[in-house]
Amino acid sequence: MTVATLTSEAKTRSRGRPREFDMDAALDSALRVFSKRGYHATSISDLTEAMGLASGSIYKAFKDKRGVFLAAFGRYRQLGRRRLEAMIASAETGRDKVFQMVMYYTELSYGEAGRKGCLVVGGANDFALLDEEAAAHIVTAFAADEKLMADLIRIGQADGTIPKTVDPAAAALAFLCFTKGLRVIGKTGRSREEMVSAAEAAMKLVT
Amino acid sequence: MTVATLTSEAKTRSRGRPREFDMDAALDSALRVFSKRGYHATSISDLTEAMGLASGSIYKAFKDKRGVFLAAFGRYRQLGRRRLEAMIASAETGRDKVFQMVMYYTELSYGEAGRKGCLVVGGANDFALLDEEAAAHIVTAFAADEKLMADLIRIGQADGTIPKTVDPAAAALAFLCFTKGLRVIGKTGRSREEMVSAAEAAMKLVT
DNA sequence: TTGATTTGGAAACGTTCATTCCCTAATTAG
DNA sequence: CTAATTAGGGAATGAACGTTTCCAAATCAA
Repeated sequence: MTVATLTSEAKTRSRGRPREFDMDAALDSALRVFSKRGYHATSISDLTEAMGLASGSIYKAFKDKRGVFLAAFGRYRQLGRRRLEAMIASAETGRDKVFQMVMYYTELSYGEAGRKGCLVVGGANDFALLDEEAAAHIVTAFAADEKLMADLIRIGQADGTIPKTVDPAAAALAFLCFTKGLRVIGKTGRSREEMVSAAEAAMKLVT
Repeated sequence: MTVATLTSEAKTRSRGRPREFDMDAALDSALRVFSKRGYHATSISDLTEAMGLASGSIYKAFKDKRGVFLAAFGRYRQLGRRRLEAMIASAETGRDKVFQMVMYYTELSYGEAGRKGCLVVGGANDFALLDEEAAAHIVTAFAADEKLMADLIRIGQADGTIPKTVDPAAAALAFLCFTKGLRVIGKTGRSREEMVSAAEAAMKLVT
């Protein structure tokens, strides 16, 4: 037993009985059910079943349902950002980095991943209205994406792969809407081919 | 008393006690609360308060909560489609019709209307997972938008305002994602100027 | 007028929900 | 070894939920 958390535990061992469950695995289970069913349609029972924890343990570890969502949300963003940055780093030019970012979301917009949905997009629809702090988390997540996209566009303009005539702020916001829309439409079960062709069409935004 | 429904009642008077409330006004209230709070976060109490009806009356008129949503959803689509087609009709060229359609959603993506959200986008996130029929309603709503956009693009290609090189299906799906994404981002409270500049940028999809 | 039918609405119903309590187990500090 | 502290988990709790029931009111058919 006594499996310590992995990513979250670089710190010293605390007093008292040590946590038995794997925090990251538990959060992965939680975010899976949250993103598929949404915040309000997810019950504590759903979470106990998915996470393999009793309700008492969940409340001890996360304070309340909102706390579970926030923790899962944090992990979701962290993992997503890591994968996204890896894809961007694999591209040479600014324009190709933009394309890789668009493709990152495109690959999440069909089949199983598409149906699972996006925790941020879904959260904007029901979690954000819990309170202002919750809403701020959603806004922050969108803003990070928007800023990254704007940065990539400027890189493209610097290396000559994206015309200087493109307004980075406007194009970044347009891409943000497009990629979040991908996740919405992805819930309805479209084919990879359709979504990729839409993504390729969207690249006209940086011509 | 005895105010009959307006749009829904061209038919003959039925037997029994006549309906006292205005169906369309009640549905307008219902769709307001559904689109702001989402399906699952909206309680029957929310609906009785907003619609000015007792719970018993709601169940008599709509069968259950799902029925209220479906009725409100139908009215939402009908009203929206009417306004959208009016804007499209006001434009001369195919390209301008596309722009008017994009602007229709753009004007719903900031301020009060933006915060209120879209019943279809929100429904894709929590109503659609109720059952297959509910999901089909969401798919149908998206499909109608996508088809309309593809038609407008073909009109533009016919009248020479949109290049023949544009793939209508791919561009229409890209626009669909963009416009639905507008509604997602609109929930976070952006300015009109930002959203309009993104909309103008999106018009590059038909160049 | 009488009966059938439908609506309006308040109260009641059973269920499920998020949350708390409490006891046991495992660990550290001294 | 003892006390303090924290985690695990099952049972209990109170509120809120969606829904049903029941009865009065209003209309149509005869």
